[in-house]
Amino acid sequence: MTSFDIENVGQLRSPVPRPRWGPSPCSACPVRHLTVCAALDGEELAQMSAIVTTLELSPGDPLFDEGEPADHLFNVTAGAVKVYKLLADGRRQMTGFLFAGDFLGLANEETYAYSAEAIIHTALCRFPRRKLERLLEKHPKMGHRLLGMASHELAVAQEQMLLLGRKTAREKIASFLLMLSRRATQRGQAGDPVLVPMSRNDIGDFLGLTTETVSRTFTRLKQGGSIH
Amino acid sequence: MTSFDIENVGQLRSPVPRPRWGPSPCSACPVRHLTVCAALDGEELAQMSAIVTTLELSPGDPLFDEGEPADHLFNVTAGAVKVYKLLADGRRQMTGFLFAGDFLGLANEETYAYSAEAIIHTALCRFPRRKLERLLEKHPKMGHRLLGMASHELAVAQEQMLLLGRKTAREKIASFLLMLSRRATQRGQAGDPVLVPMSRNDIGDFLGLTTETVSRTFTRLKQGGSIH
DNA sequence: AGCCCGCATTGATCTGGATCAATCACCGAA
DNA sequence: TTCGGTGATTGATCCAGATCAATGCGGGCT
Repeated sequence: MTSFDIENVGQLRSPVPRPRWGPSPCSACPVRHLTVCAALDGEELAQMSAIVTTLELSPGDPLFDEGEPADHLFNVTAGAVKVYKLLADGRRQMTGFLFAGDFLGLANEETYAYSAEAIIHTALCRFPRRKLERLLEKHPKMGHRLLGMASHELAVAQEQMLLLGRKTAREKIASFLLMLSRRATQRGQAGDPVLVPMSRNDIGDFLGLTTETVSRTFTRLKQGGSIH
Repeated sequence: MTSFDIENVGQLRSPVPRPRWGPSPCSACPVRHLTVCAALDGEELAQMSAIVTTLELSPGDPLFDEGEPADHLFNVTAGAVKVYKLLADGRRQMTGFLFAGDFLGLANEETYAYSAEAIIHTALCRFPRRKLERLLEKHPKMGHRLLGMASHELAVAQEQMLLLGRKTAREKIASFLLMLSRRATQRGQAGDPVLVPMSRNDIGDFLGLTTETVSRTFTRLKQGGSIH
C-alpha cells in the first residue's frame, strides 16, 4: 500500500492512557452507528459490553482460517480486513473487504467458511458466539438487525457474482473503485480521491483477475483520463 | 429441458379436489422439514397459515423483477426457480437456482435486488413481508431460523464467487453437477443420475460461461467418461 | 406425415486476459 | 550510500473460452 488514512486507528493507539469505561465501552463506540450495535438501547449495550473483548491486528495478521471452529463473531472498528477462500492448489478468491463498521464471522456451520486477515493495522470487537446467541434470544431486535445485515451482505455478494461472471476487466476495476469510494463516504471519509489499502494481487483475487491485468487496467484508465 | 421429475408437482395438480385444510395448511406441508418453517410449533404454524397464500407458475413465468417493491417473501414447495441480475446491455448473471424448500425474496432495501422466474412448473407459498415481520417480532425462534438460512445462503454465495472468479470451465461444470446432485439428495430425490431442468443458456449464465462452452464441456466430460 | 421453432451441438476463428519474463521504484536494513 | 527484497509496471506471447456460423434434432402444431 502506498498510503492510508490512519485517523481512526490513531485514536486507538493513543499515547494517553485510555479513559476508564463508563457504564459501557460500547456506549462510547465511535463507529457504533455503522454497526450491528446501532439499534441497541442502553440496557442492551451494557449486555454487549459484558461479553465483548477488543483486539488489534497488524498488517498480514490472520484473524481466523477457513475450517476453524466458528467460536467468535467480530466487528471491525478501524482498519481493513480481507476475507477469502482458497482452492487446494492455492488459487484464491477474495469474497470481501471489510472496513470500520463491518461485521464478520457469521457461520451456519460449526466452522468458518472462509479465512480472514488484516490488510492494515486493524481494531476489532470480538463476541463469543454462544454468548451472543443467548443475547439474541432475549433481544429479538438485535436478531432483526443481524438479519438485515446478512440480507445486505447477500445483496452485495450477488452484485459481486454479476461482476465476476459477466463484467470485463475494465468494468470490474471501475466498479471496484466506485464501491470503495461509496463505502468510504458511508464511513464519513473522503470518497474522491479514494484510498486503496490493498495490493494489486489482493485486488486481482477480488475481481477474478491477475495482478498484471489489474495494473494494466489502472494504467489504461489513467491514460483515458478516468482516474489519476 | 429434456426431462424432469414431476412427482411433487403432480400432487399439487391433483384432479381430485384439494381436501379442506385442517387446523393449518402448513401443518400438512410436505416440504416443511426443508424450509424456514421446520422449526415452528403448532401455534406458530397456524399463524403462518393465516398469512400465507399459494401460487403456481408455468415455465418461464416471472415471479418478480429486480427493482420491484419487495412486498413478499416466498417459499418454493415444488418445481424450480431461477434468480438473476441483468446489466443494462442484457448480460445476465444467475445468482441461484431454487428448488423445493428454498426461500427467496429477502431484501434489505425496499425493492428486490434481483429477478426471479420459474424454470418448470412450480408451486410456492407467498408471505406478505409486513405481516411476516410482525410475526418475526413475536417469535424470535423464526427470526433465528431465518438468520440461519441467510447465513447459509451467504456461504453458498461465497462458494459461487470462488467458482466464478477462479475455476476453469471444466471445474465449473463439475461443481455445478455435484451441487445439483447434493441438493437433489437433500430433498430426498435421486442424486445420480441427476435431473438438469435448466437450459444450457441458463447454466452458462450461472457459471459465467457461454452456451457453447457449456455444451462442449458436457461433451468432453462424457467423452472422458466422467458423466453419461 | 410434414413443417416449424427453439434449443443443443459442433466447427472455425478470434481475442481478452493469462502467463512468462524483465525491469522499475520504493523502502528498510546494514 | 549501497544493497536486497517486495510489490508494481510493462512487454511478448499464448491459450481458454468467446464469438460467429452452420447443422442437428426433438416436440408440438396443422
